[in-house]
Amino acid sequence: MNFGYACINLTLQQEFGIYTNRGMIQRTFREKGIQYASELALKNCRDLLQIVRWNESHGVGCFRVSSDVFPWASEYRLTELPDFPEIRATLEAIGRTSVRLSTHPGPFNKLAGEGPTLANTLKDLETHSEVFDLMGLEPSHRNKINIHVGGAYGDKGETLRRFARNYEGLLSQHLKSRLVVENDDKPGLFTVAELLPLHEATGIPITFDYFHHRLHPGDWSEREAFEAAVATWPEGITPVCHFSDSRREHEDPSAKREAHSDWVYTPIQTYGYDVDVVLETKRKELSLMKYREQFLMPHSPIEIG
DNA sequence: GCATGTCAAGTTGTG
DNA sequence: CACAACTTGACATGC
Repeated sequence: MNFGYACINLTLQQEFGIYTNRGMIQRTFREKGIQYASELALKNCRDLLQIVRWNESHGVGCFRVSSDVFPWASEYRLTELPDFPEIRATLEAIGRTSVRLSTHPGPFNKLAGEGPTLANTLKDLETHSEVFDLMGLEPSHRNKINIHVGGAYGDKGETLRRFARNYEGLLSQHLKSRLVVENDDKPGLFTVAELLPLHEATGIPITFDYFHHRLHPGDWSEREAFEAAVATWPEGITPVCHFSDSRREHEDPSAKREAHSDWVYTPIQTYGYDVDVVLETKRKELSLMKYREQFLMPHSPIEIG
């Protein structure tokens, strides 16, 4: 079982200014164009390599790559960037590390959407997949591109059928091989149980998100939902789960119910299965290290299976 | 340097 | 009914 965290390494960011989401507002992009986007992207990629190497040397087996490495990527092709040769070399070096990389494209991605929303989604998802291609990663669910269905459009069944149709008809083979879906945290959206028909129709694996399940369990226990999601992953690929505790419950009673906590407060139950767990806690790698010390490292006499 | 107003995209439901 | 929350606050400006 590997642990990971998302996008930012607070230690490297604070001590060395190493981070991967340099960007710009639209006006600046209009003024400075692709040249400046390329500069920022190269810096982001070089810093991503440093973060991934830090993970490797600290026993962190997986990591979520930010979706902001390439600013305004919807407006150009990666190969058009003036610094593309250096960028590609850096991405290749990242891909040669042992860290299991994944991404979580933003909530604007609506594969069951229509018109420009769907077009934007296709471009964004394909770009994520292309970055993994450039890293030299084999197209598989080992390196997942994880999204939500993210909208019910008043009819969950019809929405899933549209999602499946778009998945089958509009995505590249590499993207299809990487795409996974995650259970939602809102009653109007999709539980693990409600995503199963999509899996059955398409083979898309389901990422189990513990926190979302607690917010919107449907009528399934955590164990039922966890085991059902884990069973959707293909042979030979360790399933991935997402974990956070509740900010409202543990840190700030006035926080919104779906806000993530800074730290991990409760042990992560994996029911005896081998899964990788990506922490979505706000204190990033610090919360991972603390969790290890508190719950895993020195004195855990009982292995709960 | 630091404070502050502003910043692409979609959808939902809380406060 | 605005706006926060989702995946990660950070950019741009002016003092």
